[in-house]
Amino acid sequence: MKVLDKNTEKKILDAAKTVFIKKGFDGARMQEIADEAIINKALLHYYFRNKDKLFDAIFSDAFVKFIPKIGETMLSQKHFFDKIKLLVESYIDMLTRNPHIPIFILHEINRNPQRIIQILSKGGANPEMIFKVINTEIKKGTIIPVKPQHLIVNIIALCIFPYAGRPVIQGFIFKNNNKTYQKFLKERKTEVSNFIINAIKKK
Amino acid sequence: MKVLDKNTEKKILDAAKTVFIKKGFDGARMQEIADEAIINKALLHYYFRNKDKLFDAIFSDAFVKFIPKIGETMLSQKHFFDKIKLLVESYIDMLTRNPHIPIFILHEINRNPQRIIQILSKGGANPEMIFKVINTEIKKGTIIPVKPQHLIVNIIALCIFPYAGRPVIQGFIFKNNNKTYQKFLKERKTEVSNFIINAIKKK
DNA sequence: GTCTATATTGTGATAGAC
DNA sequence: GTCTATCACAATATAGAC
Repeated sequence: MKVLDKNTEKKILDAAKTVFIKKGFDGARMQEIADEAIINKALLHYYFRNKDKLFDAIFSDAFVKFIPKIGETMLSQKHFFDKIKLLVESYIDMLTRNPHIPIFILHEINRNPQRIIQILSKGGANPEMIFKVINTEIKKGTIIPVKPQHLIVNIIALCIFPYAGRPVIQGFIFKNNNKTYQKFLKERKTEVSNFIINAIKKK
Repeated sequence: MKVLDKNTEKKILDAAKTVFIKKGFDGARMQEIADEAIINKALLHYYFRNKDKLFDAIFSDAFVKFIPKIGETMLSQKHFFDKIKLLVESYIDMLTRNPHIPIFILHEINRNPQRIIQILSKGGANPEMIFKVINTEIKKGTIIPVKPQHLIVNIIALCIFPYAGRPVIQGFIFKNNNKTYQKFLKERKTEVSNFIINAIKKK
């Protein structure tokens, strides 16, 4: 083996990530993954017994990225609006690096919601503390009364949708002009932050 | 044929809709569609020559629902904030009736973005007029300066995401409690309308 | 560990009787 | 129009040589 080569397992994982995220579990072909990794099918099965096991390796990794680290940011000691800005920025940064993750995760979870149950049972995020933070800000008078659940969903929705709905947005709103769509994406961080803060700040 | 029976074509279309929307094109099986329609595979191919043609019939129908009739509402003579409310309400009503459409459409378009091109070429919606309406409201001073493209995307995002991301939201935020998730959905119309209007109205 | 060849099953599609 | 039987090929998975 050449020294500069990635080891085979890594090559397989990279190839599988590309193909699974593009085609989904049902649309992906073991042959295509093998081709992408420049090996043959048999070797895939040598490293990962079957398609399911290979998929699981990809899915878990993608899922972690999909869930924003909302807790860390929200529990810090900054001003609430700065927390919002930071959360939006770091999440959009991740999405820019992994633009196809949202639709992949959403589709695969829809196909098999059981996965969520498994992940939750391993002890996932606890939103209660975040609800508390938001309710405290309401009492302090920083923001108007809003239901914490809705605020959180709104934040995630505004960050994710431009990526999950890319072809539709690019097609209908930007007439398939990729340049203006990319410009739109770059503006998103500040647009989303401002939109959220305007929506909840006390006048 | 019994008088009360739906005709076969309708039965097939209903069955195909159920299966395709749940599993996607790649995950759907002609056998499963036949079972759902309580007929056999051969009859499927008699009515629709192949899987692609059957899928296209389902997809076009779903896609029309997926794109909100944003034009009609926005060009009416109501107050701008009433237009927003109306748009949000009618779109969320549609999503409540067809909760699985968003993830289906988003995934299938991602799998084959070419579909968008085809639909656009048949002359789709024209967002220019909506941009104008929004810019007029900015000049009138009803709302603060916002980029129309972002406002439109924000509106759609806030409506769609609770449906596209249902398993994740229900799992993480509502601990898989279906009752509280349903309550959350019922609150959405007013929450989303208020959120948007707060975000853009001039103080 | 990596390959070629092959087994095995799944799946879309058709032929032909009724 | 509807059915049973079957074809043809695609796709996952394994056997076994090197």
